[in-house]
Amino acid sequence: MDKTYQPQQIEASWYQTWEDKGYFRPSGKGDSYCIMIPPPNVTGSLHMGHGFQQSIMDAMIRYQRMLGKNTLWQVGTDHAGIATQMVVERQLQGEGLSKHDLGRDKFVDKVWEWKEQSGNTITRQMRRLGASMDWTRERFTMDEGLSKAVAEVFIRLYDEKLIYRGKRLVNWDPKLHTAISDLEVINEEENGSFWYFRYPLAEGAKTADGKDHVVIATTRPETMLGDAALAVNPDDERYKDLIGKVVELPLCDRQIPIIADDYVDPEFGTGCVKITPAHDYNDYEVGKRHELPLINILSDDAAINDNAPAAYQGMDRFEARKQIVRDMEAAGLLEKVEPHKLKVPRGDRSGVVIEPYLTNQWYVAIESLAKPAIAAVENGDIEFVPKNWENTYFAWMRDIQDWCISRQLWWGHRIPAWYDRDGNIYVGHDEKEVRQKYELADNLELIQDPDVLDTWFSSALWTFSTLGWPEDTEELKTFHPTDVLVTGFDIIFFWVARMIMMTLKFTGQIPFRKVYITGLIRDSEGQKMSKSKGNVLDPIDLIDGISIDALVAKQTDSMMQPQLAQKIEKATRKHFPEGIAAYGTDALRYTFYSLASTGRDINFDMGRIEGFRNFCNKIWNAARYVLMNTEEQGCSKPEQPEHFSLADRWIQSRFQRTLQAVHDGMANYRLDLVSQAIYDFFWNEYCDWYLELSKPVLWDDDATEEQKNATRYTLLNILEQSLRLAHPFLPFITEEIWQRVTPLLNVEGESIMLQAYPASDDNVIDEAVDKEINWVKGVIEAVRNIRGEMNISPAKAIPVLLTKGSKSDEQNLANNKQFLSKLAKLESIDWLDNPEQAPLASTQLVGKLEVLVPMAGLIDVSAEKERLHKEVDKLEKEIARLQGKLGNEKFVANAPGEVVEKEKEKLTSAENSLTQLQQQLQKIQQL
RNA sequence: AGGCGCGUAGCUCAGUUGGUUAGAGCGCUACCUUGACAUGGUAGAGGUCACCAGUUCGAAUCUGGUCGUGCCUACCA
Repeated sequence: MDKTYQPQQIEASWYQTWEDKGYFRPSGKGDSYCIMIPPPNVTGSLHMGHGFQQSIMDAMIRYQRMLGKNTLWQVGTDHAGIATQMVVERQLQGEGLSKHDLGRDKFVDKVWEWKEQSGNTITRQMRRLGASMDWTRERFTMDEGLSKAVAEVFIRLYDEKLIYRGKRLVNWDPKLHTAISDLEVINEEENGSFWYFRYPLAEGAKTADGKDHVVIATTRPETMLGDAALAVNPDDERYKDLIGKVVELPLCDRQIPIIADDYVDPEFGTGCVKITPAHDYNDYEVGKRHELPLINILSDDAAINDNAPAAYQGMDRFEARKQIVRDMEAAGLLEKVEPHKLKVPRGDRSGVVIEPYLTNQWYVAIESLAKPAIAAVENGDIEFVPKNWENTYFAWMRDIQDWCISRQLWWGHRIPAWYDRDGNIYVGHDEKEVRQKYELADNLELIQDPDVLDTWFSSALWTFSTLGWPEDTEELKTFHPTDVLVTGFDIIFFWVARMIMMTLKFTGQIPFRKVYITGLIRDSEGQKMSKSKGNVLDPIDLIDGISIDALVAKQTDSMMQPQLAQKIEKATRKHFPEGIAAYGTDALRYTFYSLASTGRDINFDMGRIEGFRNFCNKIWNAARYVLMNTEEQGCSKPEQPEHFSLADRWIQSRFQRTLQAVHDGMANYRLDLVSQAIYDFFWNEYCDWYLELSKPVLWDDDATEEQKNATRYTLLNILEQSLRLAHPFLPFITEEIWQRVTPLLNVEGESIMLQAYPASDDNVIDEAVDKEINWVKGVIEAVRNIRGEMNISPAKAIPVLLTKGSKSDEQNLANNKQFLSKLAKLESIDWLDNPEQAPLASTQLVGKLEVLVPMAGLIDVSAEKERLHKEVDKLEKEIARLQGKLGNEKFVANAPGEVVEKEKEKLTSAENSLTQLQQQLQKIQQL
């Protein structure tokens, strides 16, 4: 074995082996356990969030697989309608073409080509993580089977009147030329202006204070071209008399009425509002109440259309805005302009300002679907972890709006609806079926709706469509409902809620029993990772490493704003002066687990991954030690329990405790605690103590062959069990070592991933053994402390005396002389019956027992005094605290007996210690 | 505006139903290449648990408030 762990030498080949041999497929035996992967974008690439969540899912799947479950981790990708179409359009643009030049069919062919070509990137990266998903069942939302499910669902909902077509305001993306849902709109505060316009009163009307105009304020002047009314609050004294009067709409040669509506806040602006029903959600509602006309003044590009005065037609909306402000000013109708902060809605993909726009769209009537979905969480059929995410879910679900599912794209599931010349709607799987279903004449001309469905519509069916629905398949029976969904809180609305609704509706089952909501990975300063900030970490770079130059090139590559490149380069070079080292997959995964606590933000710190790389190296070297000491002699299972040393029994006991902690952590989705438990056990107990305690046995000429065999067996046995314990989290290194270890134990098996998880055995837990080892550790640490504080060379073997202890201390000494001598590097260790005979010595206490290192020639008196003073100070503080507590009658009266008893014991022992150390101090001071 | 979360060592984070001397990793100090490992070992230093008040015999933990910070939802034209 190499002296250090080299992950890159083993990872790829092990993964290949596992996949080739079909280990990721369901075993077909045992209870089922199923996780559905949140399908990533087929043309995307792996980011830290994917890495984090998939590492978690893999740990759960591997754990359950080893527990004997029939596990399915369903893998797949989605078609990401807008994102993917945009990429291909941009490519075409590079060739000077638009999608219209190609036409719909050819364009869609192009997208498929792109998908074939780039679709492997992310799945290849997922394999690098060691993710044990069943690739033979990989699905894609645009697959034939899934597409069939999508159509089926659409048709059934339509036939039940739960899908309808309606003309209303939607969020229109003028760049992408499609409607997008509320969730795809990002509202961010930006600096804008408040323009105050005068609208002249018609027919000589006057305001209460004698003016011949009213003033309105707007942030979007161009919308005035579509104004249908002015509105005031009915109780607003200033405007009461104007209600029902008419104003001249400037620049438009139209008159519009003044209406009264409670919607208007008299306190805000001028208390008088222009109403533009076709371009504002609130105005739309006001317009409906007052039967105002809908005047749409924008085109699909958000340019001014023919409904507006000729002067503005064809102008872009922002150009028109400027022109209108100039024209109003020229007409003397601009009262003032104020700077104003407002929330600007932008498309999350395109980044352009979204317009409320009047179009025909398809909607899902959501209320009847939402009710059972709310109930399923209320009654506990589905549980969120951590629980408080349920509130977020409820808040949204109880105020849910109908879902706009049509998108004006070419890439996606085509809406299965046809129209005749009169605009009648026919819904069915295909034209032929539609004609039959609606008994239409063969010669009736039908045109299919050009739109496609929102990608989330197909993702909402993910848990059952991937298992073969609408067919009644074996897989559905076996794996549905699934066990747990692992995802981020950012898509509770987008995906989780919609999945619950659709799955309940069409299968009558919940999609999953638990929703484990993970935190979001941010950079070490808590910033969201984003291309524009140049702080994105690529999980693959953490695995393979990357030079600083390559990293800088990557961060500044194809930036939207090239002027940021310099800044990013500087920051990148500062954070990663040497680039990123190759830490390997296991280290990366372990880092993710250690961060998987209940918080919602996770700051990814490079120090952590380095620590876990070192942990892997520690495991590697521990294995080297074990193999070096067992390979030649081999071992067999000891026939007599007595052959085991105290240390052997102790590490077996500690292993069981660790196993319990791991099971508890897995049950509670606390992978951070699991990873901590394994780390502590392996490093701080197995390596730091057990391996060291094995040396005195293996290298002791007086030890019997049976004893040595028992220790060799325990070394191997605990190592082998630890590998299985850690395998779900560190799949590669555990497999590699396991393969080398098992021959020595005569364990059969092709792969660690198909082995049983270590078995619980409460009989192995032995508190007496634990106590005795703690005593051994205590004495060793006492000596080491003196050594460290007194600057005694670690190379120097020293004599030690034990005194003032109990019978059991004496017994412990007799039992453990070998351990003590070796681990504390002692020249001798002896029991002193009469403390009076003790030589001048540096003293440490283990309980009442005094550990003495004779000072002769070793120890500086003043250093020892200082050390004792430090100890005495500490004890005095402790005693004062305990006396205060126990002196408080109320404490003694109210606290539970055990607690009081415990405090009393602490006090007694501290007092004893203090006395002993003070005596010692006196003795030294007399010199 | 409403809702949710966070504030514990220099940094990244744990801390179970209130009861330990408040923990881990990284970083820091000193010593050490001893026959698994310097990606290591040994011994240390380092915290008024944001702040204030309350409940309690007892608060990092429970309650109220303040400050700081992050996110989500809804919005004012």
